[in-house]
Amino acid sequence: MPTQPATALDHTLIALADPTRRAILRRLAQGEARVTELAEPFAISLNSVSKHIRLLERAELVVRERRGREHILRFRPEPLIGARDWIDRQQKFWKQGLEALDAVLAAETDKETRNDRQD
Amino acid sequence: MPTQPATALDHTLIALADPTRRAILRRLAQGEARVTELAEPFAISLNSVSKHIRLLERAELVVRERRGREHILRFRPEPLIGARDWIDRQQKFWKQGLEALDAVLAAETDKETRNDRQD
DNA sequence: GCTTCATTCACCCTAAAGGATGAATATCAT
DNA sequence: ATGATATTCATCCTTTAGGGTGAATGAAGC
Repeated sequence: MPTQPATALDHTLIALADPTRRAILRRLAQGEARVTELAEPFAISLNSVSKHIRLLERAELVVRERRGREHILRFRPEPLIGARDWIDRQQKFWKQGLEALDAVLAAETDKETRNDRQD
Repeated sequence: MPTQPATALDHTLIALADPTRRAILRRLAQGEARVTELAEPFAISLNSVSKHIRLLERAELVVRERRGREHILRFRPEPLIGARDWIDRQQKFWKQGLEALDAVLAAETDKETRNDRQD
């Protein structure tokens, strides 16, 4: 049992956390492709690629259009925004944390300075 | 057997792909903390948190300093840069792909236009 | 010394990822 | 109708993630 249900951000980051899937996305960023075309560069089975695509679909990084017997995959960039935003916020929080720490250290120094004056 | 050995980027994205670990990082962005402090907000066992921290260390998103019997964890933002860069590059590639597609469509339209003129 | 506290180690369990293969399905071509 | 092509479905296997518990380690405190 998962403690919390998986969110869209979870699905996005899970999807990005595999090199095969990232390679598939890079390929799709340059234009739509069929499953077989996507599988071609990899040493793994077509079936494994099919599963990778399913995870990319779950993350909505890829959409599928059935055109007769072939499935056309297209890249969708939207989920990347959420991932990028999380990273940016994290970095921002960290810088704020540093500033807060600096403020504390400055206050300490100031107090010491004042103490020095009182001595 | 993994087809390819895991890279730093793999480790980073794997580490980010869990909500508990992201919460730990958010906490650490505001300042260092001990394992027990990090575990406190979560309903899971101290042991599970300890394992999450190990994955964060593997990704070098966190460093540990043993201070007597307690372990002080600190956030390290560097690996986030690699993750952000991947996302940015992906988005850039996609926009370039769109421009290339536009160019093709423009050429098509141009050809049709010229054909129209010839008609 | 002994006890308490902080953390990990050694297991165990379950679910999911990542891979494989072989059969099924659906479409296209003849 | 037959055969080839594109893709998934149904299994199976192995590894890892994510959770748990209880024991072991190591440092503090008394």
